[in-house]
Amino acid sequence: MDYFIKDIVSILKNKIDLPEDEIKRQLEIPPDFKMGDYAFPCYSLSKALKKSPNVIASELAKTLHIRSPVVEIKATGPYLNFFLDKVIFSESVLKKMWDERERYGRNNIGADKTVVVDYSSPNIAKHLAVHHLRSALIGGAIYNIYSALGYNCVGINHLGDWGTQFGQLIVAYKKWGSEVIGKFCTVTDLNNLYVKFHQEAEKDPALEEEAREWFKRLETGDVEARKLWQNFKEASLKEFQKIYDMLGVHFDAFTGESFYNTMVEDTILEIKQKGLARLSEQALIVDLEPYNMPPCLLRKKDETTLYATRDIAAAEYRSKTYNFDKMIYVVGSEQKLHFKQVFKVLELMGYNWANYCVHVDFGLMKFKDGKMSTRKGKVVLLEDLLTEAVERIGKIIEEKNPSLENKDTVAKEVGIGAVIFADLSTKRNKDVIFNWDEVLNFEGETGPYVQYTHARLCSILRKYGKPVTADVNFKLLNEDETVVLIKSLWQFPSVILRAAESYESALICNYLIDVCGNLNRFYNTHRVLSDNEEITSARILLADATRQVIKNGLGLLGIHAPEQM
RNA sequence: GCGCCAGUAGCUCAGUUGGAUAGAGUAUCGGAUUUCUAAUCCGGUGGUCGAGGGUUCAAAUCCUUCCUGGCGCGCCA
Repeated sequence: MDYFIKDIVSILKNKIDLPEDEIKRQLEIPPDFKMGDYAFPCYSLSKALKKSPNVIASELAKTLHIRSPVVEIKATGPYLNFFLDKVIFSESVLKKMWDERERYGRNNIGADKTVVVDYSSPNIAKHLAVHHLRSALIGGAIYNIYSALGYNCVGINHLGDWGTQFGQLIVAYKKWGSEVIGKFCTVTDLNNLYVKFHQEAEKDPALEEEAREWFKRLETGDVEARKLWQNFKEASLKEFQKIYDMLGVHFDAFTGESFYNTMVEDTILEIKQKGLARLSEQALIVDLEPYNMPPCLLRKKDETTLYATRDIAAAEYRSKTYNFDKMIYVVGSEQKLHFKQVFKVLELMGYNWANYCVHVDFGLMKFKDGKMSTRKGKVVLLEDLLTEAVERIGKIIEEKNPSLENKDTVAKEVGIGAVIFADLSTKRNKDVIFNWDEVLNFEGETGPYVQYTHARLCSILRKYGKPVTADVNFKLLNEDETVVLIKSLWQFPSVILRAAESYESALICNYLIDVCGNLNRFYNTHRVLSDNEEITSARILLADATRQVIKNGLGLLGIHAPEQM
């Protein structure tokens, strides 16, 4: 908890007619640090006291008792501005950071609580493309953020490994896959077969019927169908894992839709027993008319189940298995209605945990001239994007720091970091138009900028060469640029909390940009290393604290923080 | 047609949940390094916050109508 806020509240609490919580809620941070450290707006007192807020503020400024760490209370218009003792402030902030180090920003509010996070969840037998980035990265960041708050997280990749398209793939494989059979089967092979199937099916509609039959065989456990499907899945997972490793995205389980196949019948039975299901146009549905929603389809007229059915079964399974306190689905906003329906059905089934399910939606990624589509081959493959980013960074390193060791590793960390940062820095709910130049821009508000700032700090610490100590003269950390920087470092824990509450990893990105801006301004106006040992050791402590915040922040986003670049 | 989301500088986006003078980056123009990595920093140019109406001490933020774009609306996922 922010103990400076507590100090301000305790000065105000018996002097104005508002409950403590309300005072705390109204306290703000002034737009300019020169105005003060905290501000209390006097508008809300205006009505009761029948005075203008300006008058109230200036009266309060005279009557309130100053008490450490507050050193000044000043009225500026309708605001009552509080100034903290700079020395006490920097000392307590930097000492806390020095004590906590890599734990700074962490919290234990989630101790003994479990959060299930469902993210990435691509369809197998297709390549991962740029539009798959958002779910994986946002989900991965949410996983890291909640872990940092002490939650026990379970990351699930709900693979799209079930459905009629696998019937299609089996048909295509059997008919045209001879050049592939017996050899190493890749996602590219599968993708070609998939395209081929759709081309042929236009000429010969009977193929669709054949595919439906094969999918039914798959659902009923036919050995041949099962074996082919298993091959498709293994080939896909192998390629996916390569990309996940590059992106630093981790999963605890790869339980895809097929995993719940055996549970689906029980789920349907249960929904029926609870009197929620009925037949409509030969399909089994849950009527959601009373909730102003279209019905939720459980079973098609050909008896096969649907996505929603499997999602309901999966939710039940996860509840039983993990007994979660929260379940987060990181899935595109085009599925908003789907999740509203699924959550409603779970609620109607009497599960109170349905209220702890959240759909964390995000906007689509598109090209300037329209949607991305695997079928039309209109995609940018993730692997190509990452390779390109790494190559371009490699060239920049060659040009700016040719003597750097581990060039390849650093190029990977920076190139991939740039892609991750670019994707995460836009707030979730905006649609994103994919643009090579934007993702591969390395100047300004970008990942490399943050990493570069970190590397410079590491460089200073390396040159310093001595152990860092928190036993410094804090009075020397009093310049404007220094104070602004320390204040921004102080915000880190609350930023993580806000990011968790709103499921917005972009807040971490924005915050890091802010910290780096403050650091670079500090860096350009003040020298850290000098003959003055007293000043040097104080600034070294600050440099080290900043380095630590950047590293911790990047870690939450899944981005490496190289020490040189 | 109905529902959800978005609209802020030429472009990409912030805006602390209704508060102080709407901010960054990019682009463009100009400037900063004998000293810690110039992937940096400083300054100039750039705004009817999509439009109208309403709510109040105060609206980019809330309510309403409209415009534009995106997505969704029963046998795909």
